[in-house]
Amino acid sequence: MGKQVTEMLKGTLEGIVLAILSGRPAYGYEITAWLRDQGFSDIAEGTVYALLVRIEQRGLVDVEKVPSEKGPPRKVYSLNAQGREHLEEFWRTWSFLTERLEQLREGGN
Amino acid sequence: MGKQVTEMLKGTLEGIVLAILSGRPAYGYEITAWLRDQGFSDIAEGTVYALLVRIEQRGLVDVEKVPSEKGPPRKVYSLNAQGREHLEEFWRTWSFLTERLEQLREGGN
DNA sequence: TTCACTATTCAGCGTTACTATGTACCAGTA
DNA sequence: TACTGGTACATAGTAACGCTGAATAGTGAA
Repeated sequence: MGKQVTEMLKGTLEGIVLAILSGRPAYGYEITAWLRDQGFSDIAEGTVYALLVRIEQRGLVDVEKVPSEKGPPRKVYSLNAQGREHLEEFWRTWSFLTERLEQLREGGN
Repeated sequence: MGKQVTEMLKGTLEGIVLAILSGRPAYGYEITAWLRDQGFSDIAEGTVYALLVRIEQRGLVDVEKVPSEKGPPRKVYSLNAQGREHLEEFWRTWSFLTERLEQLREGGN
């Protein structure tokens, strides 16, 4: 992936994952695959796992170990109340940014 | 400023500054003031100057020293051809991100 | 001469995503 | 049995970027 995307993902990827989890519980491998499907072609697995550990430590998600038919047990994450709050805060910040940038884009050309 | 914004600005702030410079040449102090006006309330001065040094070293801007009436000489930056290219690339990346997030936002609730 | 505003610079830090690698579990197959 | 490939998670080390905090320097007004 371009370096540009990499930098832009900082702070955003967390919101993306929280948004995914707000729809349904999911586990790391699944999330990674989904992101790649969506065009985040070279998202590193390690990145997602590290992020999940982070948001778990911050208490934004609940975790449940679920046995898998095809490999080691899955760690299924689901958004809890605190996570939902954090997600809303993320959307507010995101909106602020997009508004500023939209203005710039229009005015700038 | 919230930590969330701080992280989200990574990669984005550069695009913002390039977009500003695409409209008109500007110098660091001016850019910082403008950003604060636009709601990036706690943008650190050091941040903008460091960014300007970076994009100058990458050859995205041309620099001219202009004497100021009210202080030390200003370093006025203007976007060159390479910078314009980079800015377009930034908009493409930004569009990609916003599209993904817009989808998530709609589907997620 | 002191203060406030303008203007730039830099060292050190924390956070985040990437790279690279390792572990482990299971199914199919030769 | 041994090998391969897909599933699933974990982590140490690195680079990039924005922030903190402070220093430096020029100008004009109190």
